[in-house]
Amino acid sequence: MIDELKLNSTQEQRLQVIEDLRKEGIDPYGQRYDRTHSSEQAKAEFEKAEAQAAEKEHFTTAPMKLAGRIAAKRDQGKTAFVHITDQAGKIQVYIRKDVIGEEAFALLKRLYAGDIIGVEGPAFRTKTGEISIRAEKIVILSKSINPPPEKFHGLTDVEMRYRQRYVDLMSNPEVRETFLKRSQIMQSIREYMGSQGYLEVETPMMHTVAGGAAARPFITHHNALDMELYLRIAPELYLKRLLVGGFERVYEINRNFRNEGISIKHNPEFTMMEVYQAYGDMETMMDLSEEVICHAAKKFFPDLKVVHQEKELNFTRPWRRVSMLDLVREVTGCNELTYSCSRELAAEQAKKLHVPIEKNDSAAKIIVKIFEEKIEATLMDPTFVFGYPKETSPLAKGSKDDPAKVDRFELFIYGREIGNAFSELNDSEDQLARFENQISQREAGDDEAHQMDTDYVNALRYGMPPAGGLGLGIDRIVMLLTDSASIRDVILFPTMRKRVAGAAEETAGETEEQK
RNA sequence: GGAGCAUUAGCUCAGCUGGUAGAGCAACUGACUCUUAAUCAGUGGGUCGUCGGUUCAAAUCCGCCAUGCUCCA
Repeated sequence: MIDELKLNSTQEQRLQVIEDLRKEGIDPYGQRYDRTHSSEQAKAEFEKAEAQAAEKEHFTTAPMKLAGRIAAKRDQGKTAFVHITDQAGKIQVYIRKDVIGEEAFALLKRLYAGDIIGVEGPAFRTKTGEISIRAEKIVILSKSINPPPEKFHGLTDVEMRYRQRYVDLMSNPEVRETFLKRSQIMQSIREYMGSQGYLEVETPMMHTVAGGAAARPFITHHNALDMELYLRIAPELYLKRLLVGGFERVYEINRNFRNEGISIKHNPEFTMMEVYQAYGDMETMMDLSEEVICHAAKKFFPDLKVVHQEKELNFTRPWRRVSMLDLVREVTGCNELTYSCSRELAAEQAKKLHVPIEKNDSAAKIIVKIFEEKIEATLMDPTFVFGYPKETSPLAKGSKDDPAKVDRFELFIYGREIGNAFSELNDSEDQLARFENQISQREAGDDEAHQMDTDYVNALRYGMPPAGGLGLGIDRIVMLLTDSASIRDVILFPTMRKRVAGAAEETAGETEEQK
């Protein structure tokens, strides 16, 4: 057998029981089981019926059918208490030999924590007041070979929690809760977007040109067409093609892939919502950001005071809107700073604040670095920072008041970038020039500079309405609303290094191949 | 890319200045008809992440590597 799947003695014992059951004609893996109640429904129904009952003492309901995984077993001789968990929660099952019969009671001996069973019987209250099911019938729905994690602490080893999320989910209810909330957040975002007339669309995940953002892509190969394809780093350029086509409000919620480092706030594949609205602009997108995020946040924090990592964040609208130049001027105390000021002036301010810069950084880049280094982490309550330098935003429309600036904002919450938006550049020839400028930056060694997308320029030549566009980091929003410290806690199966089973020899064989 | 920390039974963890391994839960055997981290008595379970070094002797000291977490770039 494959080494990794070799059974230890506990597993061998459990497997032996499974074989014994089969010999006795008992199916250890069960069949369809038509439940009448979840654990939650059973408790709710009992409470309701009990409240209406004339005689509350020893009150029992009609029999119910429930199913779930055995979380704990307390065997007491001729009776036993078993807790079973289902998706909704858990419920206690009370098993008496004189109720269930000798044979079924004997079967109980061979049921372990981790096994999945079906239970039939009326609900009642135990002496201690816990609503329980008095079992009249028990069926095995699935035996388990692997014992579940320790019942009190659950699974805490973070590596195992991420690699074997199924174990994490079965033993840690708060993890189930987080992903349940994630689903509710997604639903509430879609609900809001739909209510405002935005059309949900799906654009390609495999791109011939990886555009729409500054990031390194994953490269793959299509055999039949014999060509390189890139997993998308952003859907932006496709969504704007749809505006050219005549759709006026579109959005997409899906995965982006960026071939970059992994951290507490970065996973190589992450979920982003992008929205485009014809005839709108940057400010339209500020309003939309507030509305859609608050719509989701209200479900968990009705007063919009979001508690995250022991800090209270005030989501009450309107959110602060402040220009990047104002913020940087304030922190440096230098009012002469502009994106087109002398490089020396900007460099001097950076040096004063101990912000490291590169030799060929422009004044604009230095100002952004001062912002990132000194201000970003301090923006706790939701804050829109607007007015970005043109040179780092090749898809955004220029500002009317300053040719070096574009109408772009980023949204920060808890010191983290949550969203990015701009008034979309719809002048095809300006776009062409911006792409050409990006190409020279790429040639100068910036491998995150945008690639040329000639078809996109062609699309713009047909005319695209002025528009506002927005990208929101869904995982990061989920982190905020579920009080999760790491992005890995809100992604069911985060990206992990390939686990090498018999480490030594396998890696020796592999390293050559990989080079 | 750099730094710090971690890796011991299925799970949660002890293990001091080096003397070849412990607990609780889980499992197994038995007792127990309202328990809930049930209780009580007993049993089995380990290549101490890998490879190497120092040493009479390494879970423990040193080094490489692997994996993970955190911080920094």
